[in-house]
Amino acid sequence: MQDRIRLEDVASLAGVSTATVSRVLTRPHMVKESRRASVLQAISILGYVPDGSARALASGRTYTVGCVVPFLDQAIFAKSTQALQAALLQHGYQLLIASHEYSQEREFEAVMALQQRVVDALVLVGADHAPQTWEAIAQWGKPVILNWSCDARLPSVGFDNHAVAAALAEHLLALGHQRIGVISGHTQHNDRARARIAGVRHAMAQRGLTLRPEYICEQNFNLSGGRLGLAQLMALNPPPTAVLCGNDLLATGALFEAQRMGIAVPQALSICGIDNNELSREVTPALTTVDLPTLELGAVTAGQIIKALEGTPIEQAHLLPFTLLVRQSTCPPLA
Amino acid sequence: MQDRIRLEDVASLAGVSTATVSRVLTRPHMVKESRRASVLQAISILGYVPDGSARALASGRTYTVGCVVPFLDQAIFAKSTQALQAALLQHGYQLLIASHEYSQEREFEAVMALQQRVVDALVLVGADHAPQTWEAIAQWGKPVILNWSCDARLPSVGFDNHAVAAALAEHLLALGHQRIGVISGHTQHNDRARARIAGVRHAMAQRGLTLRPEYICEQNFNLSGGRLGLAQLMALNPPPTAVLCGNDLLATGALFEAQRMGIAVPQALSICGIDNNELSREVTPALTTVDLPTLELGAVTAGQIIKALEGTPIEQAHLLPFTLLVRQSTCPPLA
DNA sequence: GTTAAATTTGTAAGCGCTTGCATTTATTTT
DNA sequence: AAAATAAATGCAAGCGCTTACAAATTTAAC
Repeated sequence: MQDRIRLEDVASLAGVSTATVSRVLTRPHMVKESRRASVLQAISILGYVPDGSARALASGRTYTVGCVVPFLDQAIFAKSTQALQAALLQHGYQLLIASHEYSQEREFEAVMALQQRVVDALVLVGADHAPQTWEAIAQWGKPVILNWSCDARLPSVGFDNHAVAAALAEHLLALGHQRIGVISGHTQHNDRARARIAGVRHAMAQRGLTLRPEYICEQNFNLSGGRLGLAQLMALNPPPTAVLCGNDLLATGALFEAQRMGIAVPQALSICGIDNNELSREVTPALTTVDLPTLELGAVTAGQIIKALEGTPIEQAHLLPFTLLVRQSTCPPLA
Repeated sequence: MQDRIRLEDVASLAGVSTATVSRVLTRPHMVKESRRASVLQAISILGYVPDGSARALASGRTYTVGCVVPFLDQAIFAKSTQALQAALLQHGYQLLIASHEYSQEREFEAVMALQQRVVDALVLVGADHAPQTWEAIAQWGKPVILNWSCDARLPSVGFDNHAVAAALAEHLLALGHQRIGVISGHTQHNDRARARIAGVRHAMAQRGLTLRPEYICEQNFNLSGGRLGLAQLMALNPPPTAVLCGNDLLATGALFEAQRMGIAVPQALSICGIDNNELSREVTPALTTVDLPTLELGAVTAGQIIKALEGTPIEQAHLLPFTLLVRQSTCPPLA
């Protein structure tokens, strides 16, 4: 390929200084209309594309935001991440994504890699991070925002996972269920999952009930996990009359397994999930779940980041609302 | 925060020149053991983190690969992207992801944004791109690899989508089906979807059958699209005896709708998909589908990129194998 | 013990852009 | 119309790192 076209080439073609061309690119209002036009023309004639690293080095800004999620291949993160990226794009920011597959060590590496690549800000999922990650963040000096959970240590945008699960449990309790089983994702390094279990426990305690350890089952976050979890819970004696799942994927897996086992849902067993993903709406019976405004999560997070980068103070914690959706998979227990 | 620690600070603490420190970081074998140790020690004492943009500007390398996918919130891309990123990470590369939601204009913008941010290479999905995108790629001078499809214009790693669909159609034809309906994703800007339809048409033509336009139904790539597609096809007179779907999500949606309509699958209607995602295995009846080694797609793509960046010549097209998985959702048509 | 060859190091010139400051040009004010 | 003010532009010094090339050191060869 021929030599890359630089700012200087544009400047000489347009008959101005490099400073002017640079201003046209970054602060167009500072340049007189007529000159701006000729610079723009020169840019388009030459097909000039600015060099990001040179810009970043000179300005200290990269217009790139880093995001570290546990798993990309999990609808729920894919969706909020997509929303985040779309919203950032509107403000001229790109999103740099890394996933760590629920390993704190990999998360630390990802955070370091992103910091090295000079992102302007960082978004992390949840509040569970390795000590060295917290340290790296603290020393960094650029905005870091937590997602999905809210935590006092950093500005966050998320849900009250405790309340979400409690609301769902309350729904089951109000229907008359006493023995509630929980299928959760792995709680290690996952404060959301822990908060949800705590929420269920709390709601039950309010009614003088106890969530026994054997009624809690940790599984992988997929359909198969839901199946295994259900099989395990139904083997208990007595089995639960309702199963509350950590998300809709687990709930759907549980539903499939119940159907395979010949258990009538909801008559013989109530099942509910959290997330309101498309699947929960489309299966039969449609699953009772909690709608979490995932798209809004991404959009609000993007907004907070932009604010922080502009120096506007941002609120410490932004809690997003949630809505209990009672559908056909829950009903009162058999007498 | 205090001033950022620079290479120079490390150099003076270690009592060497900046060049030596730089070499320790990039080509450690060029530095004598004893010095390397003291430099490393200085780095760790100061907590030095190199500045990515400065490195990129000076060296012309960013160790970042860009990837533009149609949609993140679609399990299939999430999975291959995750694999791509994991494989690249092992070689010290980060993945920068952008999605365009099936808009060629947004794709162009994403490509430009990534080129500006100086990625070392680019991965695009499919072979359908705007003319300006092709032009931007051609002028760019760095490796660009196509994913999912194979195309003569650029090195690619992908599947023979035509053959995949033809194999599936052949399976249905061998069972005795004559009226096959197709539920496809939107074919505009999606060469994979077009190739799959063409594959079905080809397989049918081999047997002297014709795929009539009204038996092809384009829908969004989700469960709801599958539902709508099935409803539309079953309203035809005569309705198809088998429905081939562009992916497993559509097929699952179609299955749900058939069940809602009281159509027995597979006795009264065969349904099959493509992808072999988890859902297709877990629904009842399990869906006949084609397994596409998605993880391998990501891993092989990563390998090709690394090779290209190292200057090793790479093959023009790398076709990945696929496997027909006959499960319970297909059987011979009713007499 | 020299001298030649190989290995390590240091020097310093950029990489392509942004931006504080000085200078020029346009606009207002008196 | 001159002076005062505001707006637009150019100059040039970096931003923090890499890497030719030259210089210094070590090792090998005779």
